[in-house]
Amino acid sequence: MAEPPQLGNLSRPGERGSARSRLPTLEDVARVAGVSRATVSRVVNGVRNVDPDLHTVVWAAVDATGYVPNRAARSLVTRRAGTVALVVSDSEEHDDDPFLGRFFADPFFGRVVGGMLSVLRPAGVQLGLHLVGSPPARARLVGDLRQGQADGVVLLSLHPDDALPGLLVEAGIAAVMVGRPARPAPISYVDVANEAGAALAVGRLLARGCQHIGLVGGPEHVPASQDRVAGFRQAMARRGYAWSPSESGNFTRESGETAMRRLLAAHPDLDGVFVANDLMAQGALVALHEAGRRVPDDVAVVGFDDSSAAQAAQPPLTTVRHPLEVMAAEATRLLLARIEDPRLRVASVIHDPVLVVRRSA
Amino acid sequence: MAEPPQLGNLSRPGERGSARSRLPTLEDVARVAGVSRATVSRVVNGVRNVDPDLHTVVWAAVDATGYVPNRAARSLVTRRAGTVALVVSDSEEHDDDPFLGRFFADPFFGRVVGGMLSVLRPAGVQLGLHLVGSPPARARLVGDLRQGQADGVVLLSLHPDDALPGLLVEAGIAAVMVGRPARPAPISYVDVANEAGAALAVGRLLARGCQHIGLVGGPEHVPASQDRVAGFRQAMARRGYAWSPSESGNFTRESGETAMRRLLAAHPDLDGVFVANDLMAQGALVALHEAGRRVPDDVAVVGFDDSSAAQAAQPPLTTVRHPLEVMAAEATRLLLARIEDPRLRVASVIHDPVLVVRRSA
DNA sequence: CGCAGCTCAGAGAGCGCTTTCCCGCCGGCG
DNA sequence: CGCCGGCGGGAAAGCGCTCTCTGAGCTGCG
Repeated sequence: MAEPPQLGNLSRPGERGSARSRLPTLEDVARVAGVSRATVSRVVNGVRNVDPDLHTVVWAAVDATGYVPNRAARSLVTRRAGTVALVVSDSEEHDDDPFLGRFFADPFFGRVVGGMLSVLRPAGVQLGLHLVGSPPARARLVGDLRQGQADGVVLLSLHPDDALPGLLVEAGIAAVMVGRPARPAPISYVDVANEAGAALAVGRLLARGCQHIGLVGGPEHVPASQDRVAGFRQAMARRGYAWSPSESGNFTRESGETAMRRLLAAHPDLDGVFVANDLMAQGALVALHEAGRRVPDDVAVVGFDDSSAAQAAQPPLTTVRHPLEVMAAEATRLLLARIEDPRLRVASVIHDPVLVVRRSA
Repeated sequence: MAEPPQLGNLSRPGERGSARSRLPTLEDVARVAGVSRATVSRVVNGVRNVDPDLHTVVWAAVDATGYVPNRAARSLVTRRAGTVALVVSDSEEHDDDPFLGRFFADPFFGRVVGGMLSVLRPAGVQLGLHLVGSPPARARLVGDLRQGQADGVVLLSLHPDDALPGLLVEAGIAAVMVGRPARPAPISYVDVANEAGAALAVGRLLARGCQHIGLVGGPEHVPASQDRVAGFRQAMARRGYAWSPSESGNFTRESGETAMRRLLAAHPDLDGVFVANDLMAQGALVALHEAGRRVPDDVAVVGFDDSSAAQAAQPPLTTVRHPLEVMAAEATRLLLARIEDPRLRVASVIHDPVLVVRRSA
């Protein structure tokens, strides 16, 4: 403390970023403010009572020096990264780009990111992005996370039988899934009430006066698909329809087209169809057009997801929208809470979908 | 070194993640291997010659302990974060979610992420995501970056007159833009040859035999839009068409619909149109359908971007595809190189677009 | 045989921060 | 008036790592 404050020597906030000039540290701020490092730390972190006058002096010194805490140093001692990760997990090998392109090009991904950021930014937490495919990549990820890469994970698991949820739980890493886990696991998640969404669709078709309603389901082992199919059947049953014709696809446009064609061949009197996602519904539209059926006059179609495909379809699709941004935000909130208090119990939050009425039904 | 290796005391790799149990450190590995911390560090980082035997022993100890380097500690001393940031910058205030949803829902974003990851993952570098709107957010970002949040930035600037490129350069932060800066700045970037793309579109329309070709341009001050419009006019001029009817939109579907309607009203004899992006082209399709024009028989339409909207459109759009994933990957490579050697000169890489022929032209 | 010159491992000094421990001061109470 | 408790600030011990410096042991040449 022998040295006097030497403000003049320090580089001013924004200017002269000669890049490698040493950035101001706590020490510098302390010297300028004429206090100890510890005090500056306490003021900056707003911890414990500090003399109001000192408080002012310290903040002034922070401004004067343009001080920004060094994240690495802080993390090292607090054992907090100040970061959460969005992990996209698929069981397929996609170390080659094709997949990358395919999935990330789906707006689905962006909506999740948007929802997460809306919670993360106000909290001052960073968002890291990870993509894992092969099992070794999964193991590496868990290692990186345990070691403090991120404080927690929002997990987007695209494939049933994904081992990652289990691995994360086992490793004691805070994690929340978007979409329920395919295999039951003690992990928090947010999801959309898929059954309710299917019921909404059924309600719409029935309200239009449809008598012969068919179903195009999705892949058998995908939870979202299972729930939508189950919801459809239940809703139909409740309205007195014990059985409905159905076909299944794998959530792609082509598979939807094929399924619809088969459905139509077997049941020419169809006048309404619920398709488990928009992409397949778009394919269905093509098949219906080919078959000379007018939509919605001859056959009404309801999709699911309200993806961009729904708006783009001709005619635009009546579909079920999940509030993905809201769900991602909720997942992030759950995650932050769990990071704060790891003893919090595993929770699930189910959001209600809404029916978006366009022209196809 | 008095103590013998005590492997038994250390937790095994995957199991028993009682979370708060101290993770193995360099020290632990050193003890197990019977060498010094320094040696382990050298082996792990593959630096300098180390006795091959020791090498083996050390790696064995690493496996045995399940050691993973602590990133924070490493960053603290190396002054490297091992992270690059994808920064999405818009001049509008979007601290409210609507924008978030709108932009991130665009597949554009995901394709960039995919391209970046394809380079980043092999390099062992993390990807952080940042979104900045207001000027204070921009300043905060620069502070965070200078302080070492990330080693460099891939910048997606959505708005002309964005101050961020300048700020980054000034602060001496390694940065590469995807898409050329609206205002000239000493910053590296990758871009697509928009003019060439427009020429491709013109070529296609002319080859189909179109005689009366119109243009739906984008926002005036957006570089990509300027280049596409300029490219269109040049290509037309080169083919002898001194002037073409045109209208402008703002890159949204609705604006495309409106622009097309105006164009059609003023020039009913139109038989071809180049629309500066797919979203607007989709709108144009609606307007054409309304006006009773068949596409492509009466009017041929070419879009730009090859977004998911192009595939989804009815009929599917013939469009100009920029290799966005490739561009993002290239930007990332440029960035990593620049981080490695900051004296590298500012570079630009222009990629050629390709025409994707579908049904609309 | 001696010494310069090399290679390679270990000791130890930090990187910038948080946090515990301690100490000095003040007010209140016996 | 003396003692105790509480409050606010400083000193210093690390967090886990990298990297320089030191020194031991070897080779090769004079």
